[in-house]
Amino acid sequence: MAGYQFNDIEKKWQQYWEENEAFKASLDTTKPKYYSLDMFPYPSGAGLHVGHPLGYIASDIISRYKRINGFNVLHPMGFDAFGLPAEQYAIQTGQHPAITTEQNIKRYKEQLKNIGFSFDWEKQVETCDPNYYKWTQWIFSKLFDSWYNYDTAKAEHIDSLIAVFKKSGNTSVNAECGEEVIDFSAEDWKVFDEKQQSDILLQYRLTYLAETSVNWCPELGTVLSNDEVKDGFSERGGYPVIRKNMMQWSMRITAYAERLLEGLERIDWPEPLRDMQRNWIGKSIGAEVTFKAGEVDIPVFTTRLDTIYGVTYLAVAPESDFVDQLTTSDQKEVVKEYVAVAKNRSERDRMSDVKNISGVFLGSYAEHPFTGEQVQVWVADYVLSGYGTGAVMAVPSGDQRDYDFAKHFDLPIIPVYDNQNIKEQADPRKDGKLINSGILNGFTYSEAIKKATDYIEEKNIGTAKINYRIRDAIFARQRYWGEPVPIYFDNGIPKLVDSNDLPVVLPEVDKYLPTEDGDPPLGRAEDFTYTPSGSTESYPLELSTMPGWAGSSWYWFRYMEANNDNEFVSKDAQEYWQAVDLYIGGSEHATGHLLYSRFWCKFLYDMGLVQEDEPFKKLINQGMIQGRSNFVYRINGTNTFVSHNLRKEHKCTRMHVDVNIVYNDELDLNAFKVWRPDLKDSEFILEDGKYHCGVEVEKMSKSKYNVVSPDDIVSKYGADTLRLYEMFLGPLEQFKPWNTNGIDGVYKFLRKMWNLFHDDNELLNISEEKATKEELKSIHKTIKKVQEDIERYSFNTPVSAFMICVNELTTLKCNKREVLEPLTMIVSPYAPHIAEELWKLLGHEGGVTNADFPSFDEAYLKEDAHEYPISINGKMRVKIKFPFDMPKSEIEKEVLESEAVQKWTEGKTPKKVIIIPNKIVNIVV
RNA sequence: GCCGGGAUGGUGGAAUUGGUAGACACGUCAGACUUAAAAUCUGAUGACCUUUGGUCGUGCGGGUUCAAUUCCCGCUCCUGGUACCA
Repeated sequence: MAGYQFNDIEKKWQQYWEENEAFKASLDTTKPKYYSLDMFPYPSGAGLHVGHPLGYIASDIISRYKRINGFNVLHPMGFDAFGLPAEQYAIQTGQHPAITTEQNIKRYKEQLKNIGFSFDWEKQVETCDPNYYKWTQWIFSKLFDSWYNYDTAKAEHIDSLIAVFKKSGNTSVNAECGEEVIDFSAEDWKVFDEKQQSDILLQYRLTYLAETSVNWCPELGTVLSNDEVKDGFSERGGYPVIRKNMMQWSMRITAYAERLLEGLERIDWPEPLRDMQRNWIGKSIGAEVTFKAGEVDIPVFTTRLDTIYGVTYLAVAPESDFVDQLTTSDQKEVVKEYVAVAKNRSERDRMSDVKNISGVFLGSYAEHPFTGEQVQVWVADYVLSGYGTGAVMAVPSGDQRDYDFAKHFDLPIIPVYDNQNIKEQADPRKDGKLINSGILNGFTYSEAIKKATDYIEEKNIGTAKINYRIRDAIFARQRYWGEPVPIYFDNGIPKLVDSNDLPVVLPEVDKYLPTEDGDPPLGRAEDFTYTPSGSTESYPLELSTMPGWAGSSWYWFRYMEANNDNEFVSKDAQEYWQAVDLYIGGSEHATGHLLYSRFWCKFLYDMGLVQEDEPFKKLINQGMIQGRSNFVYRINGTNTFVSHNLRKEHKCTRMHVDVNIVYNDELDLNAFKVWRPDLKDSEFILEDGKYHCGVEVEKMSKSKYNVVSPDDIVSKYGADTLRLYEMFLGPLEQFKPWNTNGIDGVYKFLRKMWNLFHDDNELLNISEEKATKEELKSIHKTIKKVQEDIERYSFNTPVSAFMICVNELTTLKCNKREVLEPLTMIVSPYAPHIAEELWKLLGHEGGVTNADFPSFDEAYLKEDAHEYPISINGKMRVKIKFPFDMPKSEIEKEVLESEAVQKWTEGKTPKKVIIIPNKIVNIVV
């Protein structure tokens, strides 16, 4: 018996690593640091599937590679443990989500350890641990205590703002703030009572409480942030979402819009991902200009001030205050009706009904600020209340929506460019000269923009302005399983829990549902109050909890020192580890986690708490591993299932079937009958004696029965095979369906490599002889290739290089230490267990982890001769060998004189001969 | 609609700076070993043809170049994001 016994080997080395703390990252300043991070998983009840480890394997390869290249590597893992599934499960079963979560974490950890990752488990974090969320609450407090000063372009402590208010009121303050701020003087400030002062400050704080229009999900009983809503449905669970006005905690991420945009230029992230963030932030450069409608000022935002003379009407959003202010009495009824209908439509309806043009004339007119003409003011639901000013100037000649609206309601359309073609549709071109445009006539686009902007600023009716699409992030959920917000209420005034009293621990409740009064579940807790030190009175605490992204917005700092009780991270640790060097994870977090993390990091940077304002220097998106679902076809109303190709002969319904009882798309009939009790008496209509299943590639999920667990692969082939195979599957970034078609090839490679170290009798058989030139060439070629590929984050191509090398060495029957040692080392990041075993067989103590990546010698790669492909008129014809580094002139001479070339050129003198040394010779006849 | 990404044999994929397209692996076929099977090993394997040779071939149509999977222009299809964002 024996051969490659992966089971014994893997267990043995996993234990060895653990006992020797092989991957402990200490603060060793004598070595350069490398921080490689994975997006930590949410520990779901289904356990890991084969898609999870994909990114982890890649980052593990980099981590192990960096270690044997002399780096001190921080490679941690933890759990994003607050979340809805555990809470939904708690609601159904009454089991405390902490228990469920703990069980799931235990299982995840076991599975991860089986794959042999080089995580430093001592630094594990769990976001639901009070020792962790104490610091999440602490950062919340810091945000609450801060405002954003545009003059200094950074966040500052709220005290500096209060000092300004005391001295000179708020008129000179250039800050990001809410919309309801009114101007006040220093004297006003002094006479405001505590509540009034608090309300004003809330308009400036970076976390604030305000009445906002939120995404409310009735099924989940909570609000959701924009990135948690997809197409009008909740991302988790897929329940409908409606708009609703509510008093809510929010984060003033809009203050950082410009810096979040600017920072994207400085980080090495995939371009598509940066584009997504740019779109999400949605910067528009334009101008705000005011139209006067009697007493009412209507400011509008536009990116096309050049087309101002093309304005033929104004449109306002149904929700905006302008509707009430500008509706004349004779239009009152129709407007009221229209607004009621528009407001009652759900987001979903409004989205799906884009083509229907609707609107009502308010009865009022506004004065055009350039021409003085009167233009009609309409209410229309294509105007959004949440963007810009809730009112737009309509230029039907240049904007398709305005054009459609004008056509529909027979409003005038005025072209403003000499080359505009507006017969069929709006023409947004801006490369002509302006016409019909008063003072702008004859100008080009950019000249007109400048001229018009100068004009409105001079006349004091508007100003150049930049608008952002990004909204402040709602920072509260009416749920139980999240971080409590460290705020208490003193007579309705929100105040911070003293930092010495953190954490505010999540209280016990009898049920995980809202109270009868509609308060969040924390309202069920007994005595959920706070008594400030020195006070005898206790105050009610905030009942909302933080959203899922709170804990993940700073966790990479905590890994540096997961057990620090005094600080969120110490200065020393933070200054050494700095930013994450490599971050691997899915692109689904583009506009959520990855944006919020950058926001928090920049804030912590402003506070002087961290050194780097961008958290993740290099980021790679791993592609999803999709599931390959199998289907059976049940004839309606029967217990009979028909094979895939015969299904059209019957009326049948498609049903997902567990992929684990299907082999090569052929159903295991007996396994099927015992799969579920109701299938016990199933009958089958077969083709060729077999039941063929239908196939489709979909996202891996429990409900589709297409989940493949890495455990099965590990027990059948071993962890090293799984690791190699997941990399061999294709480029890391690519989406690909899971299949095990090629796994044998990878497994075979490992056995072949094992056999290089063993003769027929399974004995260690290492030769101390000097290696031949051929053998050295093979190994050095491989070292070079693997090194170059890993350095450019290509994880799949080195596997092929390994296979070629082992094949060559097997053919050469090479068993020499001089060759096997470097081979073992370079394979170790990919297949660490077998590498450790072989390393030991080679007589080394201490593990391959402590070895040095072998250097390659260019000399072995030099060829004695290069075989030049000779092309004649662009076609490859013959190959001729010439010595390495032979001068061009000699090559040319010999090539032209050669018989083979003579045959093709038919003796003619070539027009041109192009020679690329050591590559190719091209002859043009 | 707008902004991205992609398309290469029967299959997954390789080709890093424009330089021998199809590496490596799977699958298939043939052979060796075996009583047999498994395992292992060897060879063949893009298509086509008049087969010691030749033609075509990287989604489609053009272009640049001695030379294009690679660069440029115009399409088709798949896919991700986003959407009355003024």
